Amino acid sequence: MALTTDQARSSLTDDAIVERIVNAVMEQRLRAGAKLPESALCDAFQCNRTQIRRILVVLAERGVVTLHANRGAFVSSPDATAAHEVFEARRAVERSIVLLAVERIEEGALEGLRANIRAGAAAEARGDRSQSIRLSGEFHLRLAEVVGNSVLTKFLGELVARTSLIIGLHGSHGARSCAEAEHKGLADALERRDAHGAAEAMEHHLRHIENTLDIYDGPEQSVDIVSIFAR
Amino acid sequence: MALTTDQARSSLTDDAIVERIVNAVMEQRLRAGAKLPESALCDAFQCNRTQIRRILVVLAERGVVTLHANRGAFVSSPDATAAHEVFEARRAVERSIVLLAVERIEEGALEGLRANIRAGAAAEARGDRSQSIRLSGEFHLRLAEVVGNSVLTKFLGELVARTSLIIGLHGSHGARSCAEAEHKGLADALERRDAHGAAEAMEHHLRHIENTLDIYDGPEQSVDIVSIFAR
DNA sequence: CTTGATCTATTTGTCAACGATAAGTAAGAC
DNA sequence: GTCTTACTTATCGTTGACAAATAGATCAAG
Repeated sequence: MALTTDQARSSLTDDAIVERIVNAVMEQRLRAGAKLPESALCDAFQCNRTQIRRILVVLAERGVVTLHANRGAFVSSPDATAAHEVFEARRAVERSIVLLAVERIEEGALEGLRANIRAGAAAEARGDRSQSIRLSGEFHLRLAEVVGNSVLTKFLGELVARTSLIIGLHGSHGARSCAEAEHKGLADALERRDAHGAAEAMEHHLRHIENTLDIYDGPEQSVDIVSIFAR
Repeated sequence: MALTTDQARSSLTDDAIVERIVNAVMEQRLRAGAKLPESALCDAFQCNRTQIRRILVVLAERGVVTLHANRGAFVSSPDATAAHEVFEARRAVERSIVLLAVERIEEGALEGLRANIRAGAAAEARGDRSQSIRLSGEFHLRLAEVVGNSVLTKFLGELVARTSLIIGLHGSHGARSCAEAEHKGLADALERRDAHGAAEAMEHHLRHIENTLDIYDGPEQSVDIVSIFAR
């Protein structure tokens, strides 16, 4: 299990560990359903259980992990309903972010977005899937930063992480290759300060991602026996 | 075997305690800046520090509480910038919620909203400030429930709590009396399934609230936690 | 071979004690 | 009178031990 990276990390803060775990989820090194034993996390981050347990509570609050009483923490495994809710919420939040970003974006940020697109295309070209995924998420988070609203940025951070999780669970590989083209269209609309165009581009981009997913409820979902035989 | 109050309290779940603290914040029984000592909370809810510390992490994650290392937990005291960010985020989220609700609302939910408005007007009429505040927040949460998206509902829950906090910190009392009229206009637009009208009504409502605020930074206060939660 | 029960071991959840930090208080110097 | 400094106290943060619960293994029976 790819929890460990190669640094000596004596005193990582809570935030730093949360970020690392979220990154691992977003890059799909940690997949939906993976168990996160406290002891393994303690080993991975060289810290004690108190800190890890606190971090797991934070991750659960963000919907990235799910806690089962007396069984421990697992990377969340959203069913079809939850997946659609996350995408719907993300469309809602990102639409607002784009509309605000159109008014506030400046040249430096725009160039940052374009650099991200180039890096994403390069990663895609050399088949570096995990980098490609990471950069794709980073594009949206950069855009959120443009708005300068920490609350919206926090919401989007949660949504991007959960979306990555869903893509990893239900995604087909082909869809990803379109991201850079659509990001480019978005950046162009932002440069023109075309609010309607940018909002539509975002909407289309997110619906496109969702539509390429094959969302079904996995085999290990617990079935409601009672409802099956209630008739 | 009759459960005593203490026994009943000792079995409160994390969520229940979180909800009670959030309610206390929303009803402004707990004001911005109030210190929340662990021992006082342990007394109030008859539980131990382990549980309370876990709950404080959740509340901090929701922005309702701020943790200062080695000093403890305080009800968040958002400055002007943070307050503006919360309102901006709330406008963004609520606009999306209204647009979805226009399409999905049904008669029962609409009647629930109208009942809330009546109850709010009654509370306002008899000068029951804390009920009035609670019902006003409940209106928006009911509306979110209509959409049936747990992610959006969670976001709005956080935003409503933080907004109440800000109103309690910076608010003038006069503004509140307009809420019922504006809620009624919103309900009417929803009934007509008038997407544009409902969105505009929500936007106006939220901007109206924000504009009546007079933002300044106040001092921390100490309060009697046990009496706030005694019931 | 499958089903069911029992036992063992691992992991989580809780608790109480200890150490660390910061706020509050009192004493002394200017 | 006030400012500084040292001390005291209260609260937070961490640790380690213990209790509780679950999952897995072993074994017996149909």
